[in-house]
Amino acid sequence: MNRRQPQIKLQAFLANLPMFSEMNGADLDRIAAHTLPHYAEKGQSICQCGDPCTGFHLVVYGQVKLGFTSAQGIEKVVEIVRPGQSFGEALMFLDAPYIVFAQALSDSMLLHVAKQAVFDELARDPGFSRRMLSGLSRRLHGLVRDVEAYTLRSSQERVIGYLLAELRDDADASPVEVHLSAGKSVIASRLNMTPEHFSRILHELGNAGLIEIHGRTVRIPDLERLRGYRV
Amino acid sequence: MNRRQPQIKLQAFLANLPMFSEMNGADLDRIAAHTLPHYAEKGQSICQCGDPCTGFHLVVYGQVKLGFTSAQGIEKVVEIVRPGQSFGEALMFLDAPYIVFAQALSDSMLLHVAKQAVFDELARDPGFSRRMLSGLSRRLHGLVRDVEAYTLRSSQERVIGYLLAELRDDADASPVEVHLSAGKSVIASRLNMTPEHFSRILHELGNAGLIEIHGRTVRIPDLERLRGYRV
DNA sequence: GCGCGGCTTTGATCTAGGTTAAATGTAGCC
DNA sequence: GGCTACATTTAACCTAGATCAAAGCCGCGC
Repeated sequence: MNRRQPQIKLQAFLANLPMFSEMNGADLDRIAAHTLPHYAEKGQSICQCGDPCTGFHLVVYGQVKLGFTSAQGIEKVVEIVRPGQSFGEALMFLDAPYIVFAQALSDSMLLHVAKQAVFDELARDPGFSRRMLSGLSRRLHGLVRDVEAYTLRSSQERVIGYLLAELRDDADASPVEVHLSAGKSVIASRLNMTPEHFSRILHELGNAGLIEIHGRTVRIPDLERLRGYRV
Repeated sequence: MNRRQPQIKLQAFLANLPMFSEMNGADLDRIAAHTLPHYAEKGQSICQCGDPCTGFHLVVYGQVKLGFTSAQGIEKVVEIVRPGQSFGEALMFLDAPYIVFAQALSDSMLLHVAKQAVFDELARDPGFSRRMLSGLSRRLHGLVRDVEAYTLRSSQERVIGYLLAELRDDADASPVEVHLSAGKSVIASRLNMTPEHFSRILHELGNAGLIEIHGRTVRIPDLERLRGYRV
């Protein structure tokens, strides 16, 4: 109805992201002018390995998985991207094509922010550069943690780590429930194991009384006990 | 003898790095004023996991390994840093302590550039921000490639990949020699396998006629054949 | 309610790569 | 040269986790 409505919402959404926080109206207008919404249905591909990079992507709602496909067609999920998170920034600065694919895990809305808008803003606003550097650093840090987990931790430790990380801001009063936000096969791949093995580990932890599994909901009766569990 | 000599050399060294290229004399002076040389003998620790980050490190000569240590004391090398390369930038932007340790693999000289000098320069020079973003992006990209290798490639493929990557700018005229720049155990750890397994793979490749091993020198008679080798 | 197609679980079996241990090099260093 | 200390190799054996195959389960459309 009102043509300006989407435009206004767009800027309000951007303003709430760490990357664009502290920007004034004019700055946001410039970014918004180079931003395009993109709706993807569950299962739909957002970008493919090899595609050129023309900007970066923000998830507004829904869920997106990033991953690679091996020569034999095996798929490995590197990251599950949630609302408010973004991907593809690094590629903008490298002029390199995507090395991962992105696919919607559920019906999702994304925003595509054109490279040029970002570059212009970087040249104009040192604060924006700093936030961009922070964002990339956080990503890098997370990836190093992932490498540590893949190379130095057992599957069981990775599963426990995942469950504990999913709590985030939730209460730490001990009887907690974690809701698995994606299918178990996707989570298994993200943790670098087969769905079968993931299932077995979940049940082992269940038998040990550390968790209770009800479909996609995992109840943790005693957080500290799960934190300290070995073998 | 001449007190100014080291200062001048310092700026000349910095000016040759991608990160500081295109900087004018005054800019370089400001950076150099907050840069301290650091000499580390082979085996000496440069920083430990948990240390606070006060700036980033540049390798002038020598070689530095970055890695983590598991709770059981097992060590995993994440990266081997060579002259002209740097590490620890991301941590500056996160105000987080080191999650890896750094140790000299051979007698090395490093430079420590203080956080403040970087931050001042970022606020002053958008070009520097861009180069910093490129640098971090490159690092991120490399890590994603590593994750792909760790999760989707066999040990043998990782070894072949490593040998081919070590060629870099070297001639691609087919009889090539690669010199392993670090001990085999360090390289094995970098490739996420045991020294024993690394040794076995090298000999398998040798038996298949793909490489010839002479101590730390590996001769590759036919590059294309090594590139295309499977199982 | 019924049946179809995709997830998830379970069990049996297999294997890449790790572990252990001992032999063999090799590099400094007196 | 000969010694010591460490790096590398070799061989035998073992295990975490993958693969394969067959049920269950569960949500969804009709």
